[in-house]
Amino acid sequence: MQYRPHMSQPVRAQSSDATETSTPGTRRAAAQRLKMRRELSAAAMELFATKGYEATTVDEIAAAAGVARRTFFRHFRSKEEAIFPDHDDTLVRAEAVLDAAPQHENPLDTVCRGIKEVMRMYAASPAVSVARYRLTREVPTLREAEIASVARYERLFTRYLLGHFDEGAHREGDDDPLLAEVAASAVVTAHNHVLRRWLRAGAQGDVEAQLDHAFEIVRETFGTGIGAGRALTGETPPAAVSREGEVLVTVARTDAPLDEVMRTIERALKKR
Amino acid sequence: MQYRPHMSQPVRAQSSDATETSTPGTRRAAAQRLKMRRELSAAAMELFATKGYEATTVDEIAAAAGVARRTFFRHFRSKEEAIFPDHDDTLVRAEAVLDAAPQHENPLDTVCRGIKEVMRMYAASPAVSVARYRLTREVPTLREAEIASVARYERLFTRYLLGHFDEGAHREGDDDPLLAEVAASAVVTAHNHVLRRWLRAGAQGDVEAQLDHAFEIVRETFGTGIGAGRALTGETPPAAVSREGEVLVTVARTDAPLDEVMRTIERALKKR
DNA sequence: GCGGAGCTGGCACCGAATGCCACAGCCGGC
DNA sequence: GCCGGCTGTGGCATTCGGTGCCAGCTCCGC
Repeated sequence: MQYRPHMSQPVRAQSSDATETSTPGTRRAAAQRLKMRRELSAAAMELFATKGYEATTVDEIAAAAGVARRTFFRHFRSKEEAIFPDHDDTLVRAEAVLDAAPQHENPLDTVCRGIKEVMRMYAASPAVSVARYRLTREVPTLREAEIASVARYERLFTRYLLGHFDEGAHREGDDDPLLAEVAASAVVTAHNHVLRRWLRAGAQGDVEAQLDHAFEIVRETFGTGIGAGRALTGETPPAAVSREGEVLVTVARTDAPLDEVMRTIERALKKR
Repeated sequence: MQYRPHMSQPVRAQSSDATETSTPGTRRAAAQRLKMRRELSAAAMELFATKGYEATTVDEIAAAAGVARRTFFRHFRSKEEAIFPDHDDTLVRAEAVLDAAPQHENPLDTVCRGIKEVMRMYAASPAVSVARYRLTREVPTLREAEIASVARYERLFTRYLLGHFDEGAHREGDDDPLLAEVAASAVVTAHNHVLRRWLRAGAQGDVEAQLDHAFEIVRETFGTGIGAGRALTGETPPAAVSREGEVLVTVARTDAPLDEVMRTIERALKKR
């Protein structure tokens, strides 16, 4: 009642949704729309980079793109959104990844694959990403906007994790929502960390590998961690490994698959 | 150069800083200032609750508080800030907690105590907190503003953790920044989770106890977790406990303080 | 008493964001 | 081929958040 998010916006205002009945006309219209978004976004980035974010008006952006000011706001909810034109799409793609995940996969791994979509989105155009990073570092408004975007992924992952915990056998105080949220935030935070480091370094090097390494650490902490282990792996883990100094202790279930046990030990050893 | 955050604002615009040369005049002025902030904030909350956030103009808030519109913006950087008048102060208080922490304390514990300041800030006026929660749930702008506030705590804690890792003995690949950020986000996320649950329930029950329980879980994951254990505890932990099903394994250093070992075991057992 | 510092009120101004209406292109059906 | 809907566009007008500027007030220390 009291809040109506941009009703003037067409229904499919965000994201070029490919999963619907698309007549030839609609499809072409969507393509046109996407192209316009790209052009506006490019013009905005160009202006922001040269004369700063606040000093650039929407009028100038629209003029640079050859359209009217009013048209700009038909494609972007706000001036900030012109910098992050892909987050909406990426969010639905990440959700698609979650939905399409195989049943047996560890939910934490699924989520990691989900946020990899975000990383790929950034990695797809490194130059733009670096320029955008510089902007978000300096302009608080943009920084907050990006943080808000990230929070959306976190919420998505939290819901997914909570919905994919092992359905039985761990009704102990019901800490699952907490664990789900913490785990989701850990994954997202790890992603952000790797991403920012990569962007600071000028988008050099293999991000995906670095991301995988970070995930490995998160998985070591949460997947085989002591407190959260049972709930987060979705089942009682077949083996737990503890390594301190020169002592390594392994406890395994008698019915555990052998390779799983080996993998667990291997992970503990790999970190020297 | 390109961004100047409200230069018209007096230097000590935010937070009633008690740690400076305060002449009697200055102190009284600060008290006046604080009172004005409270009144404006109260008027704003009242109006927001009755007629909604967007529907309420700054003019109305100012009029309700009996001052001019211009005065409002001398006390708050923006309309949103009227809802979160205490975050700035709380942030400096949290930082003070970190700075005053005893040397031997586990940095993760310190950070937990730090964010407890935030929880106390909310718990100090439950009714207002609940009303504010309802607002932030419905108005995206406010939601993002709160997320941004939370991010500030996270950054503070990340810096602290990174600066208080054990200085030697773990230069293995330099994952410390990642671990610090993930740990900080875990603590903050746990806090937020408990806080929101408490607010949803109408601010009933002992929040601090619930928060401690959540911290316990985080500590179990990170403090005695396998991957992050060494770095995050700030030293090689004296004891590691692993418990799965009916099997409990403890590995302890020979020179570990006995009570510390007992506490570690106790924690592992307490969770049934 | 006087000058300065700090807070206030009022004004003007900029710019983001939204609503409304008219117009042009494109589609389909007749 | 013509016409009625649909969609995107441009150009208004309007609201409102936020800032700069100036004048007036009060309280303080000299």
